[in-house]
Amino acid sequence: MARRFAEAKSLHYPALEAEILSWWDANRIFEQSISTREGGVEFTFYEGPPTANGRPGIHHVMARTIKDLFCRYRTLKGYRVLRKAGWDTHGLPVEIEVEKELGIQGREQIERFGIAAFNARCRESVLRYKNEWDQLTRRMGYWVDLQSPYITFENRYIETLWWILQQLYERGLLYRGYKIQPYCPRCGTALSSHEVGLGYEEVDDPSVYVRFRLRERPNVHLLAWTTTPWTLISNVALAVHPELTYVRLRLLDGEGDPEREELIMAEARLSVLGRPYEVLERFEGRRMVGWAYEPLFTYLQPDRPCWRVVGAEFVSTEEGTGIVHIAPAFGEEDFEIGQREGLPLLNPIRPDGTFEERITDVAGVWFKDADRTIIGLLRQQGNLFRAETYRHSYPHCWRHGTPLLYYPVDSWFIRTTAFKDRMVELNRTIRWRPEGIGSGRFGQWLEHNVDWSLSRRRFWGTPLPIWICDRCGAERCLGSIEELRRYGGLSPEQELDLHRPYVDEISWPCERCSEGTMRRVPDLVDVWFDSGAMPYAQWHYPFENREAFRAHFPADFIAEGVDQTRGWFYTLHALAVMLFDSVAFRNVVVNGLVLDEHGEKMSKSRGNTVDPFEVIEAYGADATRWYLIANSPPWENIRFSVRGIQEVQRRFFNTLLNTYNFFALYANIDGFTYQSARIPVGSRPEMDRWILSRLNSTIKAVDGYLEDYDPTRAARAIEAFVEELSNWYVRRNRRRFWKSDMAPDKLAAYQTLYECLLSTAKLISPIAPFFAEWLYRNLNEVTRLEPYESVHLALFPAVEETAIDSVLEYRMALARRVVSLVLSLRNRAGINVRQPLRRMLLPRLHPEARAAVEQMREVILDEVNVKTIEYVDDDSGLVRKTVKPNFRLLGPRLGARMKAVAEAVRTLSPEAIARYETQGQLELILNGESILLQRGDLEIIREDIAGWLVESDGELTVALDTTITPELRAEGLAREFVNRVQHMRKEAGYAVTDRIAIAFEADAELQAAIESQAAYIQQETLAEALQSGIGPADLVRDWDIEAHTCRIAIRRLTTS
RNA sequence: GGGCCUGUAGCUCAGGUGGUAAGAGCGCACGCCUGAUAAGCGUGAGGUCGAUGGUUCAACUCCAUCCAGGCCCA
Repeated sequence: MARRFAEAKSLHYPALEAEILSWWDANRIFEQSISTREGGVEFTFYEGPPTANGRPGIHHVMARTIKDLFCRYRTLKGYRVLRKAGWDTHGLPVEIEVEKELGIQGREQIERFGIAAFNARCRESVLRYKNEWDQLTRRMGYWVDLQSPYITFENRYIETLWWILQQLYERGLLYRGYKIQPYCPRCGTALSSHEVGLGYEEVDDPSVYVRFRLRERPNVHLLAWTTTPWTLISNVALAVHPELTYVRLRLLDGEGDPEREELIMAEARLSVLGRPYEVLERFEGRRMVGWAYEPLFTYLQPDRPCWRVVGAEFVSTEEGTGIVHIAPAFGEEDFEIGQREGLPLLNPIRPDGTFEERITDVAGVWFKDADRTIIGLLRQQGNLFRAETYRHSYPHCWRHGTPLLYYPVDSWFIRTTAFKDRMVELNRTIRWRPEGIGSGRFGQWLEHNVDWSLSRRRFWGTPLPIWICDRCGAERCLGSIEELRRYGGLSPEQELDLHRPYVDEISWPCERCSEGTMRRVPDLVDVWFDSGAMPYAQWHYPFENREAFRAHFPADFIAEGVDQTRGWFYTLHALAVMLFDSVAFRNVVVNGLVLDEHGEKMSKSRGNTVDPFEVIEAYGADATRWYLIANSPPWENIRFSVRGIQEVQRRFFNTLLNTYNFFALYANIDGFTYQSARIPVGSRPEMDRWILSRLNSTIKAVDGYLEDYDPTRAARAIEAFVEELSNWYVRRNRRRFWKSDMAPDKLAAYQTLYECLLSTAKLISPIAPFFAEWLYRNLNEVTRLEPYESVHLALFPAVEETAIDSVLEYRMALARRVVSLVLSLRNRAGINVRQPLRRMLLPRLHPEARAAVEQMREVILDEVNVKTIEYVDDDSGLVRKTVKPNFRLLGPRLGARMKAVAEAVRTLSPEAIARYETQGQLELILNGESILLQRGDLEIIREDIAGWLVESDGELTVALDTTITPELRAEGLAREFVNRVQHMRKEAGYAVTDRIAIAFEADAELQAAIESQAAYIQQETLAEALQSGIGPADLVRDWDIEAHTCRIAIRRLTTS
């Protein structure tokens, strides 16, 4: 067993962390942190699988620190915390990455390249990035099981998805329908909303006002407006707002035909006419509903009635004419109206974006290019009222730059709307951090739930396991590999890949009509389905691990970024509610963005990204993690700056390291190894009881904050404790460690400091796992008080309730305030702390405060180098009080008179205040009205001492007697002398325990001072001899002490 | 365009349920200490609490509007 505490003057944290990483690996500490909790309560964490299609960024360190710290915290609390890593491997982003690599683009080129080969590249590309992620995971100290991660492209994972899809299908929750989606004809696929967001551009589009002739009154026209003339071919209705006011009018400038043409439009939009007109009639939109009009074009033959006016709430008067042209094929709102009104869907656009042959005038023309022709035709017809251009933002394909088409895509949907209420209800049982996301963003998202559009017409993803007969339309949804083999007639031995194109090739004769062939639909499943199914698929449920799944569902805790609100958080929740009528997670911490130091979003194009590997290599994972957690609550955006990390390192880690080093230095000198019995806290000196009280208060607070998923407050509480431990406890107690014997007092000091450091190691271990490990092992390896070889196998410190003494904590805080005031006074008076002063004065405080100061007098006096505290009583006539009203009490009672009373109180005479104090009440006359102030109605906010230099902090006031008597002067000089000797000891390189002899030459006053303080000087400098007259010496120096010159020589007598 | 979040000292952040002279760390200035020493400590100067209006005896804290930044959605 090691007998000495390791001493580390300065540490290179990154190097230290690297050592600890290998030590963890070699001793399987992570594995042990789980296996030693066998039988403990399970704490279930779900890892949201990262999409492994790029290098990890600094924001991933943020998310993973949160995940890691709560898992480590629960482990410390004795829970068994399994954490399986996972990889989200499918989806468009992966495909795009591969397209770039291959230098190809779009579905055609991919098909030409070969789906099999393409998907093989996708699989390979994803695995390549996995290594980078694993490295970061390991280096930052994120403990998660990387050995057996779930991978979404594996057959077993996909098989669970198929099982789920079959469950939904059989319950009628999976259905087929049209959906109008932003579609890029060049890509040949719909774009996700995220992609659409990437491609908004300002463009000039036609702005066209068109006449529609009413069937019953041929001289009356409805005036509609559109920016997409090419969709007029597909027009089936015109929408008006039922409650808006519309007008029938006649133009007055002679234009128009002999039949005296009339127009109808919204009154609020008349200004667009730009011409004189005469209003003939006003009416509400609802009156127009049902009116029939003549179609503009008849290329397409609708299969049901159309070309009539319908009512729609979305019609606005912001632009246009208040009459909206409806083409259900090319707009989501249009589509919905079409559904509601039973209108036909006329779609003459082929998937490649060109018009069908039967639209003779624009056959084969690119949809956007048809605008011009259509406008020309309208003009010929006489139905064009006006055409101009209009600048607005319109989505474009972010890859091709082509305008997107809102286009009906044959899709599969999950009927999530059937579970809306239940999803909302169960969401209320989830603890969200911050709370607002659960009730706000997420809650609203659930309230406005629409069916989940599941299909994607792509290549690399989970195939939708639905086969349809090409003749009779019979459907079959498969739910397992076994079924696939059975229906597909595959032998049990045959190797399978559940991806395209292999599954596409599997078909069988239709069992219903027996003439057709069952073929798979071409769709893939939305990748969000992959990750949302992770609670089940990670276990290959229900094909395997049924017990493991049950023991780990739902999750106790997950953590991801805000961007997952409508992503993973939603899909997890939706699937859990639909499949198991349960939440998927009980607690969720949502982290904000990591911005650059100017508050701008990090992005590759801006070039302001931060490489997490570089940061960690430079400053260490601990400091980085601590900074990310302590700087601001994780759910706020953080402005990332390496200066912040450096500050954490200096202010927190170096302080803690120094404290430990101090302990190790003296413990080694004294051979302290904590072998003797623990001194009961109650028997230790007050200082020890104080810091132990603070320690236990801190443990309690940190435990509470972490329990409550508020890591920032936990970290800040620890920071405050470490500051006090170092800058007050250690500083105030240094002398106790210098004594030569091992009396109970010194032992208590060692035990106290040891206990503080050991507990601190545990407290910081969730956030700073490396330094915590170093600290814990350095301490525990020597004492062997705990049986654990790693802090991560230890248990969270138990709160010693009896050690918490809040009165003592208050008292010490008060003492520190008094000290601070005196130091401020010394500063102002220009008297340094080495110069002793005779007394300080305190106006009589309220009894508790006075008692507290009295109990702390030794500490206070020693710290400020003053000899006595005197209290100035009221009857001295020196105390001048300032009072203010107790607003909280008086406000409700006085109401509007409060202001006047406050003013009166402010100018109260000292006599009046004295009367109030002695009699317990005071009568004020305000505007002839009597107001009685009773005990408690006034607060003394300040007491000054007349004629003295005072310093105040709230109700606390201190005055200092700055008279320096000859005796005080001598003491001050002696201190200066000691100070010079200590400098010389250091310069001579003596050990702190070496005994010395001092010889000196000084003028009469200084010599007298030195001689009168000889005992003090010798004690402070470990000098066995102190004499005037220079003899043989190790070191001689000349000094100026105040106005005196002085020569000092020192010689070492013993070597320790 | 809709929803949500944020806006407190030069910088990063604290400031239950409204109560009256707004706090910390860093940086800066000045000083101290030298038996934790390529550390440490103290003191000090810095703020119309984004803007405007309102509610109230009282608003950084509540309400409304606006401005700026951000996120999500259209």
